[in-house]
Amino acid sequence: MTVTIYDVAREAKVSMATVSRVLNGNPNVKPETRKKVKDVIDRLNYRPNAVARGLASKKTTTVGVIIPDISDLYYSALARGLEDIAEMYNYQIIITNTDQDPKKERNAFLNLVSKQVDGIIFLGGKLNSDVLQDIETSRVPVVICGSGEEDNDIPNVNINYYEAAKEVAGKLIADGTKNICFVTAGYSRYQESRMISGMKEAYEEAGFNGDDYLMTEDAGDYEKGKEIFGKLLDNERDAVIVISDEAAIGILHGGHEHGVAMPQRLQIISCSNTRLVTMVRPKISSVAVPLYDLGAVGMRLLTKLMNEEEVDTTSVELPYSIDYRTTTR
Amino acid sequence: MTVTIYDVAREAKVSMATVSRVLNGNPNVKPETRKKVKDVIDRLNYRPNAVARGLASKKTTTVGVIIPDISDLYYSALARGLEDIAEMYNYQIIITNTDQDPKKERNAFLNLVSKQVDGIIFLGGKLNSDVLQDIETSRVPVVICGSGEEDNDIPNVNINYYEAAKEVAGKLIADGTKNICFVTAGYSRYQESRMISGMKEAYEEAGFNGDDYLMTEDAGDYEKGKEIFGKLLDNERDAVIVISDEAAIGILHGGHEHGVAMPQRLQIISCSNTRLVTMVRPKISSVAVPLYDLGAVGMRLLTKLMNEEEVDTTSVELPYSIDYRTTTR
DNA sequence: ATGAAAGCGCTAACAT
DNA sequence: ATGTTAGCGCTTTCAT
Repeated sequence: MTVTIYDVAREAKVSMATVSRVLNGNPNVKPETRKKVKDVIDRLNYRPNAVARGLASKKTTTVGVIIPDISDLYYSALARGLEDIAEMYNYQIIITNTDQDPKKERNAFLNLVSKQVDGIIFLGGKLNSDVLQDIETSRVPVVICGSGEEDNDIPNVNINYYEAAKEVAGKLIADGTKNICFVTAGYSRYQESRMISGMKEAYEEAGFNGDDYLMTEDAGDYEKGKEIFGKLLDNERDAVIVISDEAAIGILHGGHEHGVAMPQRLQIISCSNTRLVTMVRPKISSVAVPLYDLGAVGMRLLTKLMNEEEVDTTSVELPYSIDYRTTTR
Repeated sequence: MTVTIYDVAREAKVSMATVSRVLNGNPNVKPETRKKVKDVIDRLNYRPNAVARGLASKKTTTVGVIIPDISDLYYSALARGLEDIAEMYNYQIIITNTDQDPKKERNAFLNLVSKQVDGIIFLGGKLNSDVLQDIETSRVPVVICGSGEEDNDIPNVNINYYEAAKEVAGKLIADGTKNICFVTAGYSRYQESRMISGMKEAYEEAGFNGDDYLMTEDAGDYEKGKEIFGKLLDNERDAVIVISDEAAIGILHGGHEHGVAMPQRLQIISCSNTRLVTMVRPKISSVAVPLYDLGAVGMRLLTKLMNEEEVDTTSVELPYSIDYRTTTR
């Protein structure tokens, strides 16, 4: 019924090995033989069974992607970058959503390993010790993208969130706005704590103690952003640095509803840089994180790891810039 | 090195067949034997090789998803719904982006088939005859989600875009605004032509000839939406029905820049219903397409198809509603 | 309830 | 340059 390599071999009057060779571009095949085999392949409309191939070769040309939520613009931008590069190198990707749930994360990892993926990419996520342990024992190449995790020895690609936060806060402080609220989203605790350190450093350099001024709130989506607006007012904040773009928009609209002038009374800078920030009015100032590139570079790194090529750094840091738009003075 | 079913069998002093049985929940295993085997599995930390399993059983518990662009909010919402259900039924999903390119689409399909996926879901896309042919010959269950394709006999799930367009246009016309522009996005020509039919029917029912009033423009993203705003003005449009939410926002902002009052001078209704429509001001009226459900129901349908269960309809139509917000009068 | 053995469709030595 | 053959790690008859 389904045509196999054996059928092709028989029809072409060669051995399976030869068919396999032309399939895999092995140069040790006489051109005429190659042509003969190719003709039969076309005639029979033969398509190699990738599963059998995977079992025999121990390579599946598929990589797993573990992602908090594909419908989040931040992650889907990363995913797109990553898939484009994967396609370029002839890898397919299996995507699993975890909603940051450690159980789901571990499950996803184990599933992928049992599917014999050649490599795994983590986007965001917290990587609890269970998974860390699994990574260790499974010996699958893993890279972490855009989560700010750089404390362990797993290859990763990020921007320098510490510096970004420091720069943003520094600019704000220099302009005299010291009552900053950092609005976290729970994407990555590690990244967020790095950013807090950066901000405190900015205070320090300006001669202030960050603890006297900086406060923290949590809001990961639009509704939550609107919700916390009151608190920002109550605490006399005059600037927010917010991880989630959607939360930033929520805050923006919360401000509209309260009749608060922005950026005069409250400045907003977001940190995810999805295309949302330029699709609202006023346009939101943001840290220009190269989302697509983060994914693309991560996948490129993974291809090298899977090929056992030498890599100079397993911790790559992409440049970022800061786009001051209309929610900052 | 890697522990196989054979190792488990040896350690548990049973045959591979028995181990396989406990692995697959076959009831024909004495409880004590089952326990013994399970203990060894835990002790050795054995994980079945899904590739070998796939080769032997001809089932891979993975389904392919062919999608125009995962970073498009519309598709990623569908994808999320679909993946949630897939996870529920223990399927993994391989995602491929095609940018609506027929070549890429065909390639993706062929790749998935060679990976022996148990089923394939198409989101959007045009399904040219090549692919249609491949679907025919490969005999893989396929379902199409949210693309409005219902002209062929491939199982699909959609809303009734014809009715939705008719309803929206009808309301507009009844209110006296007849100069409508339908802004397409090229997502699905078929869906768009169905919608045009619906709109014309609405004119008809109101006693007008749609051809005298209806015009069409194309804009699939924010920038394009802003760009075409001039044309809308030049053609004295007083309402737009637009496929892409981002284009709708572009038009909205184009209006702001031209100082055009909305909805007084121009009404906007979008048709994708991503969460963007409520994240801009004014909020955009839209056809409330149940994106997540479209994906979820599609995947559920596919699981039935893969199980060779009886399905009553292979063409399911989900209900929709229309949310009149602030860009309509 | 359990075991033996024949594949699943391919790759990769090893021979020639 | 080509063929032979032994797996890859599992499922699945078929016996018992």
